Amino acid sequence: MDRLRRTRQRELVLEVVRSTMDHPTADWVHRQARRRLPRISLATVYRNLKRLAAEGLIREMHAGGQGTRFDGNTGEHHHVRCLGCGRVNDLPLSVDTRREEAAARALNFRVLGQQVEIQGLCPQCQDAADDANRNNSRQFPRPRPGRGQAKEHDRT
Amino acid sequence: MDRLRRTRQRELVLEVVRSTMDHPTADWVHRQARRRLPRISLATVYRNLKRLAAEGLIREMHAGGQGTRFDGNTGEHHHVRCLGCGRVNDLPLSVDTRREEAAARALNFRVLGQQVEIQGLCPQCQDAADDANRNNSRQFPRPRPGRGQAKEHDRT
DNA sequence: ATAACTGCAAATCATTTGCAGGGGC
DNA sequence: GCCCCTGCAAATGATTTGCAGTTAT
Repeated sequence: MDRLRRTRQRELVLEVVRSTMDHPTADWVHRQARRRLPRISLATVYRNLKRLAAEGLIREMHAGGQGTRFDGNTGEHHHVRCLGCGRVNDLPLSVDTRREEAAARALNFRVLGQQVEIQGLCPQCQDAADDANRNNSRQFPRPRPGRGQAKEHDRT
Repeated sequence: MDRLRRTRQRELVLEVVRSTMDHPTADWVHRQARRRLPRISLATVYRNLKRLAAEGLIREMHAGGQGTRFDGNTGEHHHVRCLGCGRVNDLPLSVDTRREEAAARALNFRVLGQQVEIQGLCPQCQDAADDANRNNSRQFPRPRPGRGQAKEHDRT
């Protein structure tokens, strides 16, 4: 692997990802980074996010929808995701997955990690869903992971 | 929601997804479907996969890489994913996530579901990784979820 | 009859890449 | 000075959509 160089943009990207408990998308990181370095390009943000993840300084997360998200917390932990707006929060508890790992070994897998995600509706999306169901008949029926998420609430 | 109509292509898509324990991508479903209905379009496959998922007849899965995958098994169960080739297998065991769900409720989330995925290397990818590390120095270092998965082994 | 559904091609959207110049070390 | 890194624009690849012609009910 090439030697990692400390550039203004790389340090900024890392700082932005680490600055929040949310799990930002590349686009969000780009918007934040721009406030301090207006000429930073989205491509650079992507390249740095990928490189930082490869170096183990941040984590890439998939699941739940269209965009990849990044996590500044590299420790073992799990997540809650809002199926309404896509927001992801940390869950500090650990899960016992010994049985899963045993099963995986039975399939001859070499176990390297795990991922636990609880899915639901955040308070704001519960309100939206309830409102919709009250007025109309069913604006927010059986929400499920995947396509068609609403725009995420703004983060500070 | 519009009334669901039984068309040749919709029934075929459902049948293909249910025909395997693997967790196929839209593209794979399309290739299989074509063997019986050569003129079926990829767009139709996508529309049907989405609709079938909305109806709860199949499940959409994200996580671990670029493509969305679909699961004909709608029961509560978890997965093992090979980080080398991207293949996903079922894990029949259940996990106790009560503490996680409690934590989510403490954040005022309305809990709707969960997802547990064990990540590792399947037997074939272990061999590939070991070979690579034996010959060269490090073809398969710190495999991690995300980008750059190898092509999946062919399925029957 | 009529609303769903289909194939096809064009359109989107997130992410990646080629290239020429710039900047860490 | 060397090579990694950057911005920009064009390229990709997965998924979606507009449209006009079917087809299920």
